Amino acid sequence: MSAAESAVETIQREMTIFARRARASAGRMHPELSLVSYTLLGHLEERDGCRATDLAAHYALDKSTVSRQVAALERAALIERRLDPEDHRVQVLHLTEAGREILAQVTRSRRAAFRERLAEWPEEDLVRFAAYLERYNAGPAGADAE
Amino acid sequence: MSAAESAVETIQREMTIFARRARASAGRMHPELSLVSYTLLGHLEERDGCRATDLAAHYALDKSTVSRQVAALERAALIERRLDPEDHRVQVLHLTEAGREILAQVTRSRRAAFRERLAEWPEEDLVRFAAYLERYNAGPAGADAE
DNA sequence: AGTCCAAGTTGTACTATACAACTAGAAACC
DNA sequence: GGTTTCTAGTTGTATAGTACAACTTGGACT
Repeated sequence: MSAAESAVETIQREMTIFARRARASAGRMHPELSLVSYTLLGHLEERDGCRATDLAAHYALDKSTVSRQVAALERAALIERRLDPEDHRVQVLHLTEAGREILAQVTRSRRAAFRERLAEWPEEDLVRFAAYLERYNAGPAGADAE
Repeated sequence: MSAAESAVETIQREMTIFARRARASAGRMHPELSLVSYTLLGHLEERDGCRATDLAAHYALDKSTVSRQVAALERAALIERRLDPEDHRVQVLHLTEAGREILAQVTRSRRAAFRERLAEWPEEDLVRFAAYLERYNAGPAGADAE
C-alpha cells in the first residue's frame, strides 16, 4: 500500500473513532445541551434567527425532528418564535437572552476542553491541523460521514 | 487572538461539524450496519475475538448497551459467542464468516468514500493530516469529544 | 374558486443509550 | 469449606433522537 493509501486508511479510522467518541460523550459533557441543540443554537446565533425548515435542510434532519427540538428549546426558554408578518406559516426562531448565555457557557467549556487537549501542540501544527480539517469538511457533500 | 488560539477555535468547530454530520448520516450510509456495530465488528476482527466487557470499556459504553448490541449481531449471525472454558461467566465473541464479509464490504465502501473525498490531496498532506488525527485521538481521555 | 405547494405539528415506531436490579459464576478470606 | 465480595452478563425501564406518514394551515398561481 502506498503512503497515500495508508494515510487515507488512517484518516478514515481516526475520524471514525472521533465521531464515535463524540457521539458517546456529547450527552455526558453538557447535560443541559445536547450536541444537536448546541449546533442548532449556534446556527441561530450565527444567522441571527432563521426558520425551522432552514435548520432541517442545513443539518439534513427531518422537519418533524427539528419541530420537536425547537419545541424543547422553546420550553427551556432558550429560543423564541416570532411569526413572520409576511407569511403566517413561518416562524422565525431567535435566541433568547438565556439561550445566548447557555450557548456561550457551553462554548467556553468545549473550548477549554479542546484547548487542554491541544495544549502541548506547537502553533505551527495547530494551524496546519485546523486547515486540514476545514479543507476536509469543505469537501463535496454526500461523501462518507456526511 | 493569537494564531494558536484561532487554530484551536477552528479545530473545535470543524471537529464538531464532522461529529454532527457523522451522527446524522451514520444510519443512512450503511443501513445494514450501524456505526456502532461497525466499530464493534472491527474491534473483534482486529483483536481476533474479545469479551463484551472489553468492548464496553474500550468504547465507554454501558455493559447493557453492549449486551444488546451483541445480541443483535448474534441474531444477524455476524458474530458468535463461545463460552470460555476457563471461566464460565465469560463469552468470547468471534466474527462469523458472514460477519467478516459484511465488515469487509462496509469497510470497502467507507474507504471508497473517504478516498474520493481525499482524491485531490497531495500525498504529503494526507500523511500529515493522518498523523495529526492520530495524535489528537491518542490524547488524554476525558477531554472534549471523548 | 380551486388546485397545488410549503411550513410546521402530531402520531407512531425504532434505535441507541443509561441506570438499576438481578443471576450466575469465580475468587478471597478467615 | 462456607461466606462474603467481586465480575460478566442479562433484563426491566426510561429517555433522547430520529424518520416517515398523515394531517393542518396558509400562500401562490392559474
